[in-house]
Amino acid sequence: MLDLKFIRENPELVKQGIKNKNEKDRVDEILALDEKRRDLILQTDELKAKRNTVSQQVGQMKKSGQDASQIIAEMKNVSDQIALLDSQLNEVEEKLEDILMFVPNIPHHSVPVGKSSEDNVEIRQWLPEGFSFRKEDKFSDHIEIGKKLKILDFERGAKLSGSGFPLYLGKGATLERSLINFMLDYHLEYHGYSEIFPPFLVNRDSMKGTGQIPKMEEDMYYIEKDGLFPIPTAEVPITNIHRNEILNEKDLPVKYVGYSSCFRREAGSYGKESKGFLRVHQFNKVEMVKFVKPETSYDELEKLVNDAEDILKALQIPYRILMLCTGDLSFSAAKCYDIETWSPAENRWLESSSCSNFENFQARRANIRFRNEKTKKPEFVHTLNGSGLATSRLMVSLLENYQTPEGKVIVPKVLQKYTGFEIID
RNA sequence: GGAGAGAUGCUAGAGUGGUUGAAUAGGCUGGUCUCGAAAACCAGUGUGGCACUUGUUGUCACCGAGGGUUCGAAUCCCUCUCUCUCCGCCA
Repeated sequence: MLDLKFIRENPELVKQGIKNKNEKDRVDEILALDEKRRDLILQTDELKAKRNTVSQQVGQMKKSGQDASQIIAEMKNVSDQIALLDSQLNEVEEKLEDILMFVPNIPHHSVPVGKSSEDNVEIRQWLPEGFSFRKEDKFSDHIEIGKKLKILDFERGAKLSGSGFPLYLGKGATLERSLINFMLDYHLEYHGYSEIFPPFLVNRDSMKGTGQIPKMEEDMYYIEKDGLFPIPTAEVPITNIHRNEILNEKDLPVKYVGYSSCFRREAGSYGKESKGFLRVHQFNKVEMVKFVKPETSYDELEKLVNDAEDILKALQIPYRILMLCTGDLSFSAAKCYDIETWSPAENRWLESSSCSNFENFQARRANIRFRNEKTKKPEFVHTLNGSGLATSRLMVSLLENYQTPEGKVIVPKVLQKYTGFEIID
């Protein structure tokens, strides 16, 4: 959520930011409601002040045995007025809140202005030693590989739950589990994160806190009976750990890493991207979340990307880093890098990670602050998160890049101590 | 699922419907004392909104959340959430 005061003081900046995100701008509406709100506050505060002093008088009069019925009758009038104005104020504030919850974060000035993913900017590529884009070679795609080696079964997954619910078998299941454990261990050992194992179902307040709701509610699974949402990413529970809390400045940055299954309805996005692992309703992801001081958040973003990259370097999987343009940024993000891994069979890059700085957008929604040691005052933290990484797309790149001409798959060296085998055949 | 108890500041814990934004103790911060420390003593110690003469300013709101009663609510009433205890069920 954006600061109302900031919108009031920088309406043009906010309008431009929203426009660059291809979102509808309701700033004028907000400003009008804000003005009305402040006017009502002025009126009610004055009346309440009057009520407070007079009510005290009544107490004293009664104590000394005087008759206060005259004043009480007058005050009843005042109270009725207060009630009326208060209900108007509530209405205005609710309306304002409703609109504000739909206002996106505005992009950082370093983000290139653009309309869609076409305008994203490639920052760098990393390729393993000896790697080449061998377009002429015949590569099996991950679906063929999975079927042939009996490690992935999308048909039976669909039987169990519907399309988009992958079923892993045998060494495929072991590989998936190993990948998750490897990534967690790596971030714990080399990057200084603390491990979290979060709940996979969260309440509405948590979903609001990180910004999935209300705007993206249609894309979320929802268990009506209990009012709970299966999480679309571990970002939601992990960021909300500190909802309504004030952290110590000396504890920052707080860095968490956690695994979760991720559940996404992907409403309305069926199409050519939907085969196999490319778009699924349930997948596994290791997520990094940071709570940091405002002045450090952009440095922390770079480090976050590096942390995710280290995993791919260790796995020897080719990738590239994109800086998303304003039009491709998500609702809550101010700046975001995507990491895409190479799929030789698809002959293109696949998004495997997304690392974002939300500045204080989520912190304001979720009321996550720290106490500034100099000023002694609480301030909003900046929150960041990044996938480190999602296994589904990564598994596509892994299987395809590590396939042998005989149709087997070699297990990346760093994973072998986790899997207990070196080859899938 | 059934029965009961509770939710107050950083913590513990008090609070006859009327200077209670909140006693008291502990903690924390600063000071006195000390070569230094401890002890003792003194002082300070919430958040948010709004206004303007932007101030050691004024005012409003906040005692789990939301409603209600009242001139006046931490205190009375209703609903919800959470925590704890006992019983049942259970990985």
